[in-house]
Order: sequence, then structure tokens, then C-alpha cells
Amino acid sequence: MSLRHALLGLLADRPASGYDLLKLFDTSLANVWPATQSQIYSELNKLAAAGLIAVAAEGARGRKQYALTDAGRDELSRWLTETDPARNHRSEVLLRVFFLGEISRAQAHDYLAGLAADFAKEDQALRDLERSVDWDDGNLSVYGRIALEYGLRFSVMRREWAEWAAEQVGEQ
Amino acid sequence: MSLRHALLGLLADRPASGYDLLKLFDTSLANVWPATQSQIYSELNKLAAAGLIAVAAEGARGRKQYALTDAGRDELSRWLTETDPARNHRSEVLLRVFFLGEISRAQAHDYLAGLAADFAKEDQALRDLERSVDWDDGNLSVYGRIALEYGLRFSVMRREWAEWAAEQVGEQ
DNA sequence: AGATACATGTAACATGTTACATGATTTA
DNA sequence: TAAATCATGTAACATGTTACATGTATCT
Repeated sequence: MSLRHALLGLLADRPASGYDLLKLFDTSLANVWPATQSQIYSELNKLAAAGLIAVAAEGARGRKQYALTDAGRDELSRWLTETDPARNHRSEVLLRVFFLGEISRAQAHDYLAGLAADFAKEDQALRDLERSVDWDDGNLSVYGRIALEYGLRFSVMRREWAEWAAEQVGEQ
Repeated sequence: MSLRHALLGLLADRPASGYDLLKLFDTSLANVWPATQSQIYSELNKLAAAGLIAVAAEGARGRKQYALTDAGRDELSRWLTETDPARNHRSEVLLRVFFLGEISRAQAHDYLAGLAADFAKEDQALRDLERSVDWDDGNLSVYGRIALEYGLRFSVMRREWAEWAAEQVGEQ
């Protein structure tokens, strides 16, 4: 049920339409909690039916601008403070590593070396993102920066691990 | 479609029944690709229908021991070498961090400090696991060890990050 | 006038979780 | 013989993806 809390969280910052939220997901939440247009629109209707958000204004082209209700703000706060995050396991990368014994050592080495290169690229992309963001707007900036730092440390850790693993497997 | 490849990978090591596989998922793959009993049995039927596995022997209590077919081994190898892992994003932890501005600084600090403690516990659990495993049986051992090393580095990275983040937010 | 961006919605399908249902064999 | 373990399966529901469908407003 995290999608609904992602929507509540974004709407806590400012009112927005489904279309606005879709773009926010594609930019700020893309690396944290991706969601599709289809999911967003139907979840917004459920949230409105549950009274956690409400249409604050209607605009051109059928635009419905949603805002958090008091119940919605309470629910967001409750989720943040009272519920435990169900840490998500499931790593397709690790699943493959588990079964690398099924292919040759050389192929396994190349796979791991390729991973290292991918992670290095990801690291670079995050560093570019870091430079492109304006880090001067309050809370969202403080915690967005902390979330980005996680991504940076994560990509470095994975690159170093993949390099180490490739070495373990050996080139031949 | 990774569940099917997880099953193929386990069956590549040795033939097994759904029940055997269920236990393998709960032990060796629990931290990599969890699956439920319900999922495993229905996927085994689909894999058998697709000709990637076959019933090699039937035992007591309706036990069906499955083994990889040649087509299954090819598919596993194809998956390992020719397809790209769709890296899984989606971190409920990071989603919460993103919205910590909605609660007080003190509450946010406590949340991050609590995360650091959780990650420290996870690290300890993995180190216990490392000690309890017999690392002397070939491929599964080599690559299982590499996967575990990922988990160890990951838990350390997250603990250090959470400690850093708690400090950033400040205790008051 | 045509292209692009804005804006919302539904349908079909795949994947994943929880709970229910049933029965056989082994062990204490 | 009672409990635990072995063993498989189905049903209901939640979540997530892709594709289809429709129409309006703005910009060039």
C-alpha cells in the first residue's frame, strides 16, 4: 500500500493533479518508487473515495487538482511514525549471481565486470543529478539530499562489490 | 518472469519436488528472491506444461520430483547470458525518508537512528549466517559466497548511511 | 491547420500474498 | 494414536504493467 502514501506525501507538499503527480513520479520518485499513469489515476480515485484527498479545484481539460484532507495528513503521519517499512528484498542481479555456476567461468567473469561498468554509469548519472538539482528549498531539499546520498553510496558499494566479485571469479 | 528462472536455477543443481524447492526458497533464496508455496506450485505446473522441466520420479504422498529438461537448461543459460536484469528500484525506506519533512525533526532523527539499529541487526544476522553455512561445495558455494558478500557490504553501507543521516537531521 | 502537450480513464494481463482445503506418512 | 511433517493444490484479493481509448488546449 505504499503507492497511496507516496501520493499523500507528494500532495502534502502542494496540491496537484494526476498529471502533475505523474511527472513528479517520473522525476523525483523515479529511483525510489516508480508508478505508472494507470496506477496513479486509479489510486487517486480510491484516495478521494476514502476521504484522504479531495478535489480542491477543477481546471481546463478536465483537470482535477487534489489536495490532502486532514484525514489524509493524519494517515501520512501515522504511516511515517507507526508502521514498519517492509524492506524489499528481491534482487534480479543477485538471483543471477546465484546461478552463475551454470555458465563458464569466463562468461561469469564478464557478467560481473559488466555489472561493475553498469554501476559506475549509474553512479555518474546520480552525480550529474546531484549537480543539476537546486538544493535550496527547505525540507524536500534536506531529505531529498539524504535520499540521494543513499543512492550515491549504494552505487559505489555495488561497483566495488562487482569489481571484487569479478576478481574472485578470475578472468580465465 | 524471474520466479521461473529461480526455479530453473535451483533445479539445475539437482532434481527436487515443489516441497523441496519451497524449503530452498526459505533458506538459500529468502534474501534474494522470496516466493510463496502457492506461487511455486503453480509455476512448476506452468514450467512442466512449457516443457522446461519434467516429472523425473513420483514418490510417496503424491510427491513429484522435477528435473530440468534440455530446453530448461538452455532457457536458464539464455536468461543468464542474453537478458538484462531489470534492476529493481522501489525502496519503502527511501520513500519514507523523502517525506520525513512531514514530521518533527526529533521524530525524523529517531526514525533514522532506528533504521541504523535495524541495519546493524541485519548485518549481525548475515554474519551469523556466514558462519553457519558450509562453504565447501563447489559452484553454489563460490557464487553463494559472492551473493552473501553483497548482503554484508549492503548492510554496512546502509547502517553507515543511516548514522550519517541521523546526524545530518540533528538530535533536536 | 497540424503537432505537441495536457488530462483522464478503462481493459487485459502478469505477478504476488493470504487463506483455505485436502490428504498421506512418519515420529513420539 | 496423536502430532508433526510431507505434499500438493485452489480461491480471493491486491498490486503492477502495457495497451487502448478519448478528448481539450496551446503553440508554431
